[in-house]
Amino acid sequence: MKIPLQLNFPLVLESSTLRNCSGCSMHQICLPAGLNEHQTRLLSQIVVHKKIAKDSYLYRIGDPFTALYAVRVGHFKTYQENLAGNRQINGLQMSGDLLGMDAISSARHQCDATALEDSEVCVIPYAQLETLFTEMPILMRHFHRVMSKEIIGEQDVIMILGNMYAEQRFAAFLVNLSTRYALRGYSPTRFQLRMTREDIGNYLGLTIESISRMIAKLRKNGLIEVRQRDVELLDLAALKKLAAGMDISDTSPISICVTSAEAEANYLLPQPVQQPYSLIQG
Amino acid sequence: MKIPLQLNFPLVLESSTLRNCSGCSMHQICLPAGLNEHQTRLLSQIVVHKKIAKDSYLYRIGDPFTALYAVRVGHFKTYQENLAGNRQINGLQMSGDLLGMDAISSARHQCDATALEDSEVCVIPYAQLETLFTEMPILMRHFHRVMSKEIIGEQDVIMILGNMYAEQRFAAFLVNLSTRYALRGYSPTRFQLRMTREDIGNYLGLTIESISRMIAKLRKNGLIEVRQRDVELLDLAALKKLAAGMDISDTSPISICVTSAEAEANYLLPQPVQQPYSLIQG
DNA sequence: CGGTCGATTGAAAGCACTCAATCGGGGTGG
DNA sequence: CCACCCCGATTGAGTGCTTTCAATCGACCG
Repeated sequence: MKIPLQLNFPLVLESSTLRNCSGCSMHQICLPAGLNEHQTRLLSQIVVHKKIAKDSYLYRIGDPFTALYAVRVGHFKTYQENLAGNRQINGLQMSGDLLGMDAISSARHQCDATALEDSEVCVIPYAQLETLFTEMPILMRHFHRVMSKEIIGEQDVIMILGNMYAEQRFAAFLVNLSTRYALRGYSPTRFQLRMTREDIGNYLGLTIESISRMIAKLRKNGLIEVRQRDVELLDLAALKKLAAGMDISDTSPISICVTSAEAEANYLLPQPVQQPYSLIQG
Repeated sequence: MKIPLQLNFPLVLESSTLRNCSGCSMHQICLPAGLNEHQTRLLSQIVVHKKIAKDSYLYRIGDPFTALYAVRVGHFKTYQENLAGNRQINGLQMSGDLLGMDAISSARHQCDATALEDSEVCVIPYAQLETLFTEMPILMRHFHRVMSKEIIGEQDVIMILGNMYAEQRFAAFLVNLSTRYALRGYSPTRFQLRMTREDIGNYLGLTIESISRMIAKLRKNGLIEVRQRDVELLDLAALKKLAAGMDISDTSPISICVTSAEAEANYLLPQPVQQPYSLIQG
């Protein structure tokens, strides 16, 4: 049953320090979270790095599933395609995120995954990872949490697509990015959109034109500032209100600051659990 | 680390035969799939049954997470609520389906789960289940497949909500039910809708009126017959075409039968992988 | 300095929603 | 046993949000 922990891939791809998870800035967010130094090293030993150029595939629908991928550097999008040829982006992954978990059940990838920019991933051979699970229950438990978070993230997308207007969807998208970047130590109010308007629209079940209009609307209302891909969130509290399904459009511009502050306070009260990856809360 | 396999709950709730997974008609679909007799018994020992009356909660948002639940009898829906009070149904579970996996990451339930009819579940204490994982890698691997399927199922919902018209959404819903019932040995063309029109509409990001109209439309086109909750799929191939994102409305009624047959043949060709739980394929 | 691709903006159309009235089955009480 | 009520479902008319179509703008690049 147990597969010996040996490396069956070139060892010279990267220096050993680079392949050490404990030296990775994302190790608190990624798979090694909670592992001690020894355990982290065991995990590191089955991992190999791989560069993915912008717009190229990490994997494609139907590819045999051999490994999970953790984003080290860059961003990815995952999307599926139906028989009519329509694409639907169902995920946006950034550093520390895990890709490919939907392929476990069928042993084939269910999505296409492409790099939004020049990126780098950790290749985690799945058979070896499962072997590690039996030896490291801590790792196994954390993996279950990661998969659970993936489920929650998709439930949030479902909430957005099933229940919200264009403005709310886009606000939820921005708040989600904000929260995830904050978790990674980046600015929660200033970041680059890695997706094109078209991708964002596809992701949110809208058209590129609608995204443009929502950007114009939020900017006009003083909630955001956008220059090309560069975004600044000027009123995160108001955006969170929108993302929570509340309509602030009928609030006069002057009182937005006040209500936003109140909202921020109230916002934290009835909330059951804050999910780091949540699109609709956080 | 390891928790001794002892029962710390009343043993008299049900007869021991009832708690034996191997005697359950869903054991091929549910968690014990792939386990031998001995392993199945080990799993059975940590499971206890629980009845859930119609319209009552299996769990609520914020409840501490202690166990997963496998549906033995009946149907459930899961839904979340945003701060504005809007609900979004994000799952429909039937016998053999597992509930509660989204709660693993935060140790609190992320959804409300209510019974659509008088139902019965297997309570699977999660801490004990994880202990079993370390002793039974087969069980662990299957659990990962189950979680992976959950992810795929939600990706399919995302595809539906993000990309499809009302008619296609409803067709996809019917095809999904058809496939899942077939997998359980029930008729793929004749079944009861356990959800109200309102629930179906909420699940599909539509209103109750739209569902009514789509039922009328599909019925008029001869694809389905509906009486109250009783549904019969008269042209499953055409429904699958619709669910795959293709529009068959401009096809003349007479030629539908022909094109449907052709579609059925073509349908199976380019398809990457058929997922049993898939809403959009299968 | 064009060329290209992404983004913006406007006008018109379409699909689903909202509002409202009606229908109909199932349960209850007289 | 029937009348009534209640709630889910159906159907129609009008509205509205988003899409579609089209033109223009603008940044990046060779």
